[in-house]
Amino acid sequence: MARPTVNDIAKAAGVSLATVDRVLNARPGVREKTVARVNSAIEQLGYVRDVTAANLARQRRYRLVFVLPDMPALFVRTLRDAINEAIANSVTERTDVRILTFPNDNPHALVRSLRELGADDTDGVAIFAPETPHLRDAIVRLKAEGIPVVALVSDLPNTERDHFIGVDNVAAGRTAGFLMGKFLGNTGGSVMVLVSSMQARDNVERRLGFDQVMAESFPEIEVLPSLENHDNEDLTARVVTAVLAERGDINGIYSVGHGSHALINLLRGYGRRSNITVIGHELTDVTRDALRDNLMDAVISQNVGHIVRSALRVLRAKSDGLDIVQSQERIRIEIVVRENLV
Amino acid sequence: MARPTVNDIAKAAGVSLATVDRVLNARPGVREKTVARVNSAIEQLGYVRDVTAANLARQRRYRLVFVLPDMPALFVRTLRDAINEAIANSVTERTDVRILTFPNDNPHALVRSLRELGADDTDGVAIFAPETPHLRDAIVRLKAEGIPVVALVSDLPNTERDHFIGVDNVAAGRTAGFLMGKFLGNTGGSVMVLVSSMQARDNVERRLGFDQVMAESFPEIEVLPSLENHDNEDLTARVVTAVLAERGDINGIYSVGHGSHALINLLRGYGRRSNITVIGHELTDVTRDALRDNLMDAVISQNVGHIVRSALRVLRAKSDGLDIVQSQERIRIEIVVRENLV
DNA sequence: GTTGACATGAGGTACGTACCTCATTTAGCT
DNA sequence: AGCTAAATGAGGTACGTACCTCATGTCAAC
Repeated sequence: MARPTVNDIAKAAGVSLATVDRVLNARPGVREKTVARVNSAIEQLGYVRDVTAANLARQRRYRLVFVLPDMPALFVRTLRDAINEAIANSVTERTDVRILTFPNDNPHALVRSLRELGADDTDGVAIFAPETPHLRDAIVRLKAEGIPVVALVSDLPNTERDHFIGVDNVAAGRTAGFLMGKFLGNTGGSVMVLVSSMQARDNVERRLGFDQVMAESFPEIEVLPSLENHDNEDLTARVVTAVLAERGDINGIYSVGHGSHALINLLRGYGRRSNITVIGHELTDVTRDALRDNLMDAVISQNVGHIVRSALRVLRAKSDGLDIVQSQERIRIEIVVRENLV
Repeated sequence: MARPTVNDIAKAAGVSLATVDRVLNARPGVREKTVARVNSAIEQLGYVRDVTAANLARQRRYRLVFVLPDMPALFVRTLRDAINEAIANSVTERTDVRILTFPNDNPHALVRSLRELGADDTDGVAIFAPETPHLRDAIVRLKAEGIPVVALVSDLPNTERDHFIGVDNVAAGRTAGFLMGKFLGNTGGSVMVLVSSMQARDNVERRLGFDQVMAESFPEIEVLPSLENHDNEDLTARVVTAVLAERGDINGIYSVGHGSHALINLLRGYGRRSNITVIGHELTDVTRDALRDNLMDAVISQNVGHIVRSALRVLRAKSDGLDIVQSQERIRIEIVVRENLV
């Protein structure tokens, strides 16, 4: 019943504690045959290293780094807040967390920051950034140093990142499309689509999923081409006003980007337009208020708290070469409406 | 930067390690003045006990118990599966978890089980059961022995439970109502409501929230009186068929109970009825398939994995007299539709 | 000023693991 | 068989805490 210890392994394998230790920590000087004997004892007894005792002994601290863009979108601030909260609660967890910020749209600055990180310095990196060739190289370098890397929020599928922590953005877009179609019913009309930037992979994926569902299940609704607003208030006001004036049949707005504050400020100026269904992404102070005030009908979101905690767990596990509990690390696509706001 | 240790406290307070230890572990034999001095040193240095080292030293195991009803509803099985998964992953966490099952609708058996639990035996109890006077007494006894108790899924607000882990069921019902209203649009018609049992607090609360929203926001839709089905297939088939035949204007069904398998089996027999919007609670294998097959439009759910992990964290923390991270322990009301399934 | 009760200090062992040194054994080679 | 290099063993200290014993200090009441 009691957990077996290294001493039990030593006894079972008929070797000394020192040899077991050498095997466990991959130190040299053990014959392959002996390694096999120890490993089979480990397996037979179901030995699992007591990570807490090990960390105590080796004075282990996990030095983890979050890399975030310096974007105007409120979502990034929400993410940053979640990280800071995690830092505040991390005293007990032998974890030192740093946040590295890079100017948005400056991949060179990002890469320069990443160059500073070495194995002597950091035990894991979580990156929220667009995929560029430079970033790919930087990640190759980090991995070469043995530093675990996870992608945050927006995947970096063509890099050597160990793990992606975030939602499937195609599915998130599909979810938005499903709700848009259901909320509009079979009234026809058309839907305006606002994106932050067509450079951002997550924006593109969401738009893709949205279009899939609208075409499959709600063909009577016309979906307009994407309007890029770069999270800029003036631009948003101009574009949205113009399109609304031009087309009288718009009864839905889908805001694809990281933050919908520009759109919401505009809508708030109009007062409640109960005849237009508004669906966006990411729960922030702004979208929360918008739901509450009936300016938005639904927000598709990902829980930043989960994302951050998951990133910490995954990086620690990877750093120790341990497995992760898949089901615990899956970030869900959350649907938030007025009634299930926190 | 480095975390202060008991030795630092001893030095700072000008006492010996033994005295610090006596203070920290509330052992007798220290003058109040000295206790104060030690405590102020603890505060000044921001000392936080290294729980992992402490647990190692005292050979601590957390012996936790889940108490579940033996109900036909699939949700309970889903919850049990989540607990078993947590058990499988708990090897590393110095936690021994037991599951106690009591026959549903037999509060005496429940109380008898709880009587077996003592402080020598268990460090925390998580209970999913209806609130009865007997249960209240049993919880008083557990608390008197110093055993932390949390309520699971369905709250026990009039007991001395330390914490409730689950969703606000009124809000869950409101969420169901909101979606029902939005999905139906302004087409009028009426909604059938199926409950497992009007004895179950969570069922009653959900129904309450549902009615609130329907009355406030969708008055043109008629909501019919609750039909109790006790999760029984035959009964469900008879009642639902009868009501559908009797009233031709039903375009929505709200399934309030813990499991909707009886309803779904019936609907599956009908083939897809695209003209009726079906909303229910709890994501299980059955409701998952129903969403996928377009037999249901939305499921309001609570993540059983989160519930179980939260229960474990909270009980461990309470058992150590530690604070909990509120934001991490909040169980969200999840909305699941076809497109954001897992 | 002696006694006794209480407060405090000094120092030990233990938890399970990491990591070190030094002695000893073993295997592989000539 | 003798040699060498590699493999293994024995035993130590450390991490931060718990918990134990025994000695010594202090203070107040007599």
